[in-house]
Amino acid sequence: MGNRILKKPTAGSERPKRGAPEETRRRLVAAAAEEFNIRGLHGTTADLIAARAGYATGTFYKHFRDKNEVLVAAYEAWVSEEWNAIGREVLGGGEPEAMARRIVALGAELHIRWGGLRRAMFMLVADDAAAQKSYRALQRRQLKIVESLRKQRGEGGGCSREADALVLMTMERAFDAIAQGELRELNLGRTAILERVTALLADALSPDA
Amino acid sequence: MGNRILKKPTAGSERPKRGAPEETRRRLVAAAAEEFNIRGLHGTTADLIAARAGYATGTFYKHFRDKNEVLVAAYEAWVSEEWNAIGREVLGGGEPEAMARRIVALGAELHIRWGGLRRAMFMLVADDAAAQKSYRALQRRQLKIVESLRKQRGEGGGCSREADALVLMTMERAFDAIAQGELRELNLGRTAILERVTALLADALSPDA
Amino acid sequence: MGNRILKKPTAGSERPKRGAPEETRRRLVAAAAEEFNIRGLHGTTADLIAARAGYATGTFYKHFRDKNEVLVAAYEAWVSEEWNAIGREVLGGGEPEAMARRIVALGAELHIRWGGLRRAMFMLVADDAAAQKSYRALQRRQLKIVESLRKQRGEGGGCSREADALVLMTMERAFDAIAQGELRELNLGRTAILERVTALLADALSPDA
Amino acid sequence: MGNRILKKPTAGSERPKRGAPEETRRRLVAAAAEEFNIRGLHGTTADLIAARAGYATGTFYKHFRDKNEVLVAAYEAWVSEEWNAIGREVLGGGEPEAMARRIVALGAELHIRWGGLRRAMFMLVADDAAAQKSYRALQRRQLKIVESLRKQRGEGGGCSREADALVLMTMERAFDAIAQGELRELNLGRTAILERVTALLADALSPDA
DNA sequence: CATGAATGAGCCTTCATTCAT
DNA sequence: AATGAATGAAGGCTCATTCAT
Repeated sequence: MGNRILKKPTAGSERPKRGAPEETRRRLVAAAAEEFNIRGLHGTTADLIAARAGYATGTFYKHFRDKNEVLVAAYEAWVSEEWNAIGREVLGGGEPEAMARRIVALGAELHIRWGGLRRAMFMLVADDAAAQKSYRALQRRQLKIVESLRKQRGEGGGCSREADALVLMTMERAFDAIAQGELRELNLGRTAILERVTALLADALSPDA
Repeated sequence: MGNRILKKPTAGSERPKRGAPEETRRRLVAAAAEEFNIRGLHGTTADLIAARAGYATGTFYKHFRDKNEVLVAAYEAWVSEEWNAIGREVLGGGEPEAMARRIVALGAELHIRWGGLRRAMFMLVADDAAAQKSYRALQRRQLKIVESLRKQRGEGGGCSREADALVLMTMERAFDAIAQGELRELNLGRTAILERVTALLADALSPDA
Repeated sequence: MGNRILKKPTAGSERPKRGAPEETRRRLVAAAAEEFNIRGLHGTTADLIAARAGYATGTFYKHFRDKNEVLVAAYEAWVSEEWNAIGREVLGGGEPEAMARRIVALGAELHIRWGGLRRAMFMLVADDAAAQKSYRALQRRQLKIVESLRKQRGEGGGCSREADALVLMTMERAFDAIAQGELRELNLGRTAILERVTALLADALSPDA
Repeated sequence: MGNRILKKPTAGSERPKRGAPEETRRRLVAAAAEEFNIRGLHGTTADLIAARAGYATGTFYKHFRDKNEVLVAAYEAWVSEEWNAIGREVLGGGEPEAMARRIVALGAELHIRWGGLRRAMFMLVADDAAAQKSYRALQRRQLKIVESLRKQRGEGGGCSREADALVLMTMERAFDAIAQGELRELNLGRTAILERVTALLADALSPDA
């Protein structure tokens, strides 16, 4: 698809010929995020990413070692964005219950919008050791954040890192189930699921958890 | 035309045997399960599966349209096996708590042993519509079983299908985390996680849930 | 297509288990003629031929060295049939003009009915030396027949073998054009073409040609 | 990943050259014409064509969807060449008889040189709908040219399109018979055949035909 | 004689990556 | 820095034919 030599007219003309490398890289990462999100890990090619960003194939490989590398970069960018958004919610403060509700809504929204990207990342992690390492690092950081959050609020105790982890896993699993259309196909109510997830999170955020 | 190159001695197995298609199919499915479990979705080829089962490539294609088809078959076989095992535990009866403990132990064991197969199936489901359909059907059946189980024991109520689903998802997510080495890499205690999962399940199995 | 192992119920039951070998062979040739005629050289497989005749694959190879061999046999049978039919017309006698008209009608009909078989044979002749030899033998015999026919009626002379050959070639080419749908696609009138072919043949059949 | 095996020195040709797609395509078509002419439809593979042109397999698929597509391109190129050559002869003018003689000589020569290519094209046309369409288009154009030629010279009448078509078919059939060695194997004199073909053509080219 | 499961060489095609321009 | 044509290993799959039963 698309690789036949046919001299595409290269769209309009407002492309960045010889711009700042950082800018080029940013465009490529953004294009990659969209492509992976839409076409999945295997459907996305370096050609496609470069083309969407307005560059030629070779340019892509000037900025990234390979397809995997951009995907990791794009995924990391997405995670950062999500955390920033959630961080803002947390800083907003309020009752655990209300905070949980806002966080769940936000998470669900972001996972739905970027479900394909996450799925692609999962698949890469399953195949590629480097990607797995990056992914685990992100998970570790996430756990740490939640941990510090809990400590701020003062906590009960027990094997709480594991409790946090399980809550996070459940949340993500539920979000993914929505994003991948699993709930619809299994005739499960989205609201009911999200209610329960919210309850779990609220519980975890409560000082006396 | 044909025997120009000596065939490798076919490795293990007893022997191909002419005239027993059902047996051949069974061997191919078993071989596929092992290969996918070890090498993953992309590392496994029809050639490899056939060779492990002691057959030639063509034989594989006499029994399955493609790689995807065997993977689905192998996964379905695995799920059946797991349910049968769990079913035996359930029939064993006993307190919810004890039953949950046995089920979780069994599930963890089977997910660890066949983590690669599950991962391969996940990846296929993400790419292949037919596989997704089969997978959802399995999930639906699983949900039904759990539902009937709950009804047998008499239950409290609420949006319980969703509650069941969430428990199942959490269980599987936790098992996968163990199987994929996620817990180890994140420095999370396996026992602590399984304790919590057991608690969740016991709760779900209790009549007054 | 069709090679998946699924234990076809083998149709009814009135098949010839262990019949006379000659009968089996005849059935296979007839089945081959139909299959090649419908599916062409590449679309036809030994499996298909055997199945249509009501036998298993292996039986086919007990009677023929390979696919090519049946095709040649089937084609030879067809040619014989055509010649016999034409021979009957010739024996019917009459004016060259009338005889030509009957022969052309008959030839057109037979070529239309068996156009696919002829096409398959052509393709085989292009690829297989043995088939080519058989085909040339048939052509030689055909030429001889026409030659003797001409001598019977007393003839003029000139380089007449070549003249005969060219008339035969033109006839067959025209018949094939009809059979393959060439005329229709080129918007050429079938009747007009056949008129001219008839004229050519009548001319060739006239004593003073 | 890629250069693990040293590539064969690419045989003849000058050099692949980056950045000249048109040139590459031309080379591939030329190589395809030679390969198909020598090895026939089934003996020719995309690999072989690419190698003969001095390129890698993948390059072939950048320019053509498949084997069929190049064959059609190569055949069309051949037809164009033939018509141009014949066109020059026609422009040369002269008596119908002399013109016919020159055209037949030229046609025979080109068909002998490219008999294998034509045969390959025939076989493709029998199997591939797209190729058949292209082939018919060429035939239609050819008919139109001959028609206009006849009109220029003023003509008698009758169902002349069909007459033209039959002459063309006979010519081609005769040329093919020479090219495929049919005449030799049937002990038919080439000169005698060509004489008759020339007479046919001269007749068709005469104003009062 | 008949069966039909098994064989496996080889074709077709893709796509991640390189490199001459 | 950017280009985009070229690369070629690696799979997927078919189908003519064999042979154990």
